[in-house]
Amino acid sequence: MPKTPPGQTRNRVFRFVRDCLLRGDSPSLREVQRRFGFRAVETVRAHLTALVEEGRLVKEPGRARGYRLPKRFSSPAPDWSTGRLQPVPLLGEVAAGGFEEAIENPEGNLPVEIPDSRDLSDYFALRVRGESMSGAGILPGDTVIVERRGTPVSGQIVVALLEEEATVKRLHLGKDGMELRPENPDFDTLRPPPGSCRILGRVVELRRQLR
Amino acid sequence: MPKTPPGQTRNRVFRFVRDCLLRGDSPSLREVQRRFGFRAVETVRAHLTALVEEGRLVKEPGRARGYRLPKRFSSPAPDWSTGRLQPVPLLGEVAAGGFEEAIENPEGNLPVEIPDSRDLSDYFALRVRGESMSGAGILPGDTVIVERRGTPVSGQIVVALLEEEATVKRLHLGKDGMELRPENPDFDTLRPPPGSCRILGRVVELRRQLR
DNA sequence: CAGCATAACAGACATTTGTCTGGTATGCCA
DNA sequence: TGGCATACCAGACAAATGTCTGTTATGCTG
Repeated sequence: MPKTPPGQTRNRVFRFVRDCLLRGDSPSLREVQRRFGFRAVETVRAHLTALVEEGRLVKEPGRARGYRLPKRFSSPAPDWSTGRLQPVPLLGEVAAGGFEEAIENPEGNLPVEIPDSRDLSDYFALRVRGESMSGAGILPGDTVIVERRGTPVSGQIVVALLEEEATVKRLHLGKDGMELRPENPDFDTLRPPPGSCRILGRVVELRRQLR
Repeated sequence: MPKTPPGQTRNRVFRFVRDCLLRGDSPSLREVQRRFGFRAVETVRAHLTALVEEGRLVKEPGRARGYRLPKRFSSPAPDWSTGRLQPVPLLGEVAAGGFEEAIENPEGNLPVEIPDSRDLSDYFALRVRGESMSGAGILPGDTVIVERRGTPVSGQIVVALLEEEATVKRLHLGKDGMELRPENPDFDTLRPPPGSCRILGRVVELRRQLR
């Protein structure tokens, strides 16, 4: 019965459970027990209930493997809208060939957090081609996550479908109609005639891999 | 005993379980049962074992709440390195105040895919402050995901700790020592004297919210 | 010292959860 | 018509997991 200084084992238990939970894998009492070589399950339970009382853990009662991290742990950031993590289909570059078909055959899925109020089918992702938005920090090869819903608002960065080709531009709605403005002086503003252009959605997130 | 067309219920069950798992919360058979109003647990088990056989789910045997998503699910795209989805701690901006303490008290966590060969503790995230890297498409407010491991390589974008302050710059190693080059003509290259600067890691991913 | 809190053990017990075996109904197809 | 597969139900059972009650030891403190 080796007795350790107060709080020391408790901390080690906490770190272990926390790491499990961050891996998305709630441990059972007996798993923790084995890990630390305790000879009684109750020892673990005492530690965990203590950790819950201290507010360092949260428990869903009446449920196997019910220990969780308190909310502040899993909420990504203050301004990040808390939502569900959902697999958003990545459609590739969607050049000529059809947008609708691409929806059916995505290249893969991206784990993206979307608000609770929205539906997964409102989102898709595209890879950016071309330099036309580099002034806005959107570079070729980046992936943009697009939300379909809502009326297009002037000033937003949108994905527009022009002659079976998807492009990322900043939308401007004026009295002369719609303008799609690049953010790069080497490119020209597009003024598509009414009916020839469809706004697929607005860009809500950008991701870039630098590996 | 309402019989549904083949595969239809199966798909609905799959989507439900998948969404649970993406939320990091493996459901029990009886939870799925209640959700769909089945009157037998076995019905659920039949569906789930079928889904495992189809390769759409994976199961850890001899374990409560042991259903998981197969790896490929979280691999977004061909060139995206296949890896686990892990909650990487977001440390905020890490200005003066200490880097080590920030590790212990993250602002939140970001779901990020990291290679199987790496450890979660090798990664952290930071919010970018300042315009010094805007030429590389890294803007203020962006979040960079940083990998600690490995020797710094010339030409990579890194996070450096200079006088208790973290900065993102492009690293250049020459015969005159280390240079930290901004990617914006308005800023000057830094040449920190040896010992006064620590490279925390290299930027492997960038995320930006535009909501 | 007595009193008290903490750390740990021991084992019984209850609940949750997964597994099994067998049955009913429906549609498809040779 | 008779298999045969699929969808589903029913209930028993076993394994995993959480809960409880009681005990021993250690250190601190008045």
